[in-house]
Amino acid sequence: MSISKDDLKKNFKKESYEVELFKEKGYTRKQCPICNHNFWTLVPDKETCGDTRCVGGYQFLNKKGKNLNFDQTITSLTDFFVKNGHTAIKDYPVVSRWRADMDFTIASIADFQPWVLEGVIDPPANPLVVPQMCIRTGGEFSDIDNIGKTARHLTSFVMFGQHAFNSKTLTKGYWMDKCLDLNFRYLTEELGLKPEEINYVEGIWSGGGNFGPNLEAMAFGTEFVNNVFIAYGFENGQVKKLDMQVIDVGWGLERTSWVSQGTPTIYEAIFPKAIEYLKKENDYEIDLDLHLEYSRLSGLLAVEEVKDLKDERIELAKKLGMSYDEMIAKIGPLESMYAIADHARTLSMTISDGAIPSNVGGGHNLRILLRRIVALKELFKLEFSLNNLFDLQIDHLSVSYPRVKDHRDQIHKIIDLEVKRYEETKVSGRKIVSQLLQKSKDIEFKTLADLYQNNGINPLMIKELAKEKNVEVDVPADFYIRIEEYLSKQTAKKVEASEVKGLEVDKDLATNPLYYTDVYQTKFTAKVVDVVDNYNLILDQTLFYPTGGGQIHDTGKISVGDKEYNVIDVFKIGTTTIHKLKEKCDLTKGMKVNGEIDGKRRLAIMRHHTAVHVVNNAAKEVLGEHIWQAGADKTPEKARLDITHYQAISFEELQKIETLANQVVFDHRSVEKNQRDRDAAERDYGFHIYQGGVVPGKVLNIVSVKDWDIEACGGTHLDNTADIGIIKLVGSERIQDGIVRLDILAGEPALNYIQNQEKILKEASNTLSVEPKILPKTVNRFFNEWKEQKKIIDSLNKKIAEVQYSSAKVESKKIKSTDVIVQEVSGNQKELIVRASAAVKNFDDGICILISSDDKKVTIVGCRNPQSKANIVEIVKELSLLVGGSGGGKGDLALGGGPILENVTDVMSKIYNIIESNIS
RNA sequence: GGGCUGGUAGAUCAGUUGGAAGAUCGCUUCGCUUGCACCGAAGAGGCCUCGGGUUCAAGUCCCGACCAGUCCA
Repeated sequence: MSISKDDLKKNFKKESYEVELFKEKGYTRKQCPICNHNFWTLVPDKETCGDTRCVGGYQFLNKKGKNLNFDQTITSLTDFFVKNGHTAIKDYPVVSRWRADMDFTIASIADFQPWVLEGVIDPPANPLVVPQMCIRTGGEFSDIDNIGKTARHLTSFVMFGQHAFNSKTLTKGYWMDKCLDLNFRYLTEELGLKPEEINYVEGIWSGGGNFGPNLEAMAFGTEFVNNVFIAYGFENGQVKKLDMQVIDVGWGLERTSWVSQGTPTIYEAIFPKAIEYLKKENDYEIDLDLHLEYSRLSGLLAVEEVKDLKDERIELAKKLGMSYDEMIAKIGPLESMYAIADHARTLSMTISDGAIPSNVGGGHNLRILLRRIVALKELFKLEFSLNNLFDLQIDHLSVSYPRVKDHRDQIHKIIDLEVKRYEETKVSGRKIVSQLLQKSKDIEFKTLADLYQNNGINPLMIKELAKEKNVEVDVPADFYIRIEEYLSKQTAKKVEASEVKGLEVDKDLATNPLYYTDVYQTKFTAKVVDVVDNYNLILDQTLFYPTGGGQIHDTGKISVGDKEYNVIDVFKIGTTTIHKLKEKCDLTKGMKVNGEIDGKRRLAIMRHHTAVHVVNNAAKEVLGEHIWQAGADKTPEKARLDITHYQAISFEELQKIETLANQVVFDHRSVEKNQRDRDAAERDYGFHIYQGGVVPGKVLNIVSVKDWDIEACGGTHLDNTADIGIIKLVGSERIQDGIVRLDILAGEPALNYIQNQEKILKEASNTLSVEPKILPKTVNRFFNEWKEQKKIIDSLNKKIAEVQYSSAKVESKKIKSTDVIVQEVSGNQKELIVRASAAVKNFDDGICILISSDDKKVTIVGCRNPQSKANIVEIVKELSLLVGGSGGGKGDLALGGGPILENVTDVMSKIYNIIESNIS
């Protein structure tokens, strides 16, 4: 269901926007003649709404205001809102692990989706502010290609979120009147804008099925901040007021800082040191007036509407009084520096929050950013050191986001590796292209598309490489558009809908979990709350752990008197635990039942689960701070742990992790399980507690392995690492670029595995009659001997064939003018070929047919002299048909055979006739 | 998450309708030459990634696994 903004607009009238502030200060409501939006202003004769294109470009350039740099802007906003009753909370990571539907945090409100907005959990504070770093590497606007060209777009930016939540239970929030009052006061009191300079433009915001009015604050030809009021949704096609109404104000922090400084572009305002560095290394200078005029005009580019800005930029060049090529020559390097600095900043931020450039998911966007840095550097022949550049951006970010500098080494390491990979791709690309050009000078679209999609060689690279070879390759201007069309044809297969357990369950039947109090307990009593379809039992409390958090459910028995039911599956719907029974039951509400879980199975599961926590941190110790859990699976038989890592894990690394993990087992460390308030837990332990993704709920189960690992985890865990017994890492594989899977065994399965390995070793060494210790050496020797002997056999066969079949030793028969040798021999096809070809060398016009059979099939080989007039292929084919097979060949050699062994005598009796009829 | 491409000698890669595994560089030996990509001759070096299947016959065709690369959302 999609409803246009025009339709939504009908829900809002003047009164919907007229906040107290407007009445109090005497604002007038007008309509902008250019964009047709309604707006509110204190200056009754103001013509336009004040948006960039309605007033002809930015008007703050080269005008210093409050002059706040990036970090000062964060402090200024934070202080103001804290002073006015808001709580400042810590920002969330830019890698949005708590949301399956996105890779990166794209807005401050994303921090509270879905659970806070759905009312499942309370917000950490209300009202609150958060300096949320966000990542946008593409999408509806700001194509990566345009970064640096528009003076204002960034791939990472701080959305300073100002949020208030209003519902039945959340009563400390506020609504439009107070929001606009705060907004006005910040702009005037703190940023020093004059009231007359500010316009408020009416609008409709919609997203995720919800919508509401919004008021954008405009001044100096730019939007400052959008005040969004999420108030409505749809129910059965009808507009409905939401239970939870939210104020979603995202201050464009960089924009605010930029306007306060009046620098030519946003980039100089936010990371001046990086830009300075790049300019200095390249002795780049630009006339200030030209720079300012260029930036003003860049603000007018229709980035939101047009994908390819080239046409507009040609116009822009005209207005600057130069040709497009001149403009690129003059400003191109600078635009690239902006983009390069921006990309380095985004990479630093994302990598320090645990993202890794790769070929899938959000990682792919990061890879593209890095490759653009390298490509732009080469295109404009820029001089600078990547290391220095990244260090500058890490320093810049670390003032307000100190965690970034803690990952400095990891960032450098990952960037180095990525650059290396890119270089390799280019080297192989170069090779492929030059080979291609040798074959043909014409490269068609299909080839270009294939090279791009399969080898990562873009058309520009091809053009350049071809030029080196003095070949002109025609790259269609709409290449990328055509690629998109090409791709859209290969429509994705439908994803199988996950199996939904379609049970009708009353949501209020919350089951009390007993499995946290004493994880070793196996017996309990409970009351039947409900039975669904005779097989699905709901109790008031239970020891049965339901499948969740990557941990498989318990099994066991439920009994009443002498009746017993096997529990074969346990799962949760909402807060209700369902026990699926193997047998049909006649239990009724209110009955008392006895439950017993399979303790051995539970113990095995817990060993694996606690082992996963232990291994997770061991991996981090061995491989680095960038390690995050990317998934896990725990059963009684084994566990799997997926971790984020940029390359395959070596055997040595695996062993190191294993050793370290077992050290923790031997250390006899306690495993503590507590419940903590979410806010307190996040504050004390940081976001690293969310290894398995963020879990819903105001209260978290915190599992901590003493001095080792702390995670929010709803699973069942041992009380002490010693109870794991032993941890065996039995393998690792790169399940996708950037993610490595560790296969883990703990306790009994680990022992079984080790014993089995020993058995395999024993069997192998018994065969060779050696001790397992020297097995590698012996196997190596045997392998080498086998290779040598194979070679000797080959050469001996050749010699034997030459000796046996040379000169007069072979019996031949003359048919027409041809000497014919026919023999029934033993040997495989290859041996027969060698012999037959040796045999015919005795004649000028001769053929040789050899027939051999083993216990499965008959092999027939025929050979002739080049001069021979015998149709050797036809002969062999006919003979092969007699034994139920077929044959063929080319020129002087024919091969064939068949599976019917008994027919060999038949073949031998007819062979000379067949030969004769095939000699012309 | 959805695709696509590739895996053959130490390295880089050819390998036709399925029919005796190749080239170049490097390596070894000999010759020539006192040298930084010289020339000539000879030679060594292959579980054609692995496991199934089809076939008389598979590097080649089909299925699966593993490894690597790459594009899109």
